[in-house]
Amino acid sequence: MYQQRKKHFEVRAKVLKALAHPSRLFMVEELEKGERCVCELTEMIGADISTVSKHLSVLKQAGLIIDDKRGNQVFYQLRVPCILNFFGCVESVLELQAEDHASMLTIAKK
Amino acid sequence: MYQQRKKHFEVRAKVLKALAHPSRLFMVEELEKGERCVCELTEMIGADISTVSKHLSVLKQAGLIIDDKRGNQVFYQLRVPCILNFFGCVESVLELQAEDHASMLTIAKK
DNA sequence: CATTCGCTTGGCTATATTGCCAAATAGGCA
DNA sequence: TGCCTATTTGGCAATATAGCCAAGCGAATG
Repeated sequence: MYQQRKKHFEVRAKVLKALAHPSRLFMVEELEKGERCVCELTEMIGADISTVSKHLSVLKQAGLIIDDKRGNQVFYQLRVPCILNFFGCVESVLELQAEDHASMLTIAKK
Repeated sequence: MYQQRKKHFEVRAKVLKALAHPSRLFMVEELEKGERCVCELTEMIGADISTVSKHLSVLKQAGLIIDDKRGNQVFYQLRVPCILNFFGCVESVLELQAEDHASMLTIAKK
């Protein structure tokens, strides 16, 4: 049942995994606004440039962004605009979590 | 720029991380059809029941599913129907990847 | 052609994740 | 009560991920 479609889920999980990191989520959101060079993202994130470069490489491997070398700079841009939709859903998960937390507190008070 | 909103991205990354595993993706897809008990999912996945239970716990922690204990069985159900939308986007990423791969082969042939 | 700049890659350590087995827990039933 | 069933939890080893530093590399510039 699952084993036959294992590969199917593995490839999909890889894409989600690439998104499942705070710095990478930030990059994706930033790239929605337009292309950015590695140095700009590094500046914004405040980590070592090698760290940022590796995160970008993860997103690229996953097919989420593409790079464009111009001069001695590399510009990355988002490849899949629908990623924005993800966030709407993630938000609703977080809202439910918040409600839970609130009701937990209410119960605790009783 | 990023540091101030770091927490914001961390909580969102956690939700995505919970989804970023083949077995857990399968479970979510299966739970879209309706509630399932641990034993059913275990049967379908073909892993140790303790492994399945831990995966379910990850999804639960992330606020994606809820459990309902009835008798000596535990039934899980999806909490956030919009998760389906995720997959549509993931599919388009995979389609682009496939196109890339195809064009790589074409270039290689030349 | 030497140097600098922007970026990537290798290497390393610290930490997190995965999945199994074994043990613990909880409900149902004889 | 004692046993069986369904599930969770603890513990462990294997593997993967993250982030830093250092080294490598191509493009631009003097």
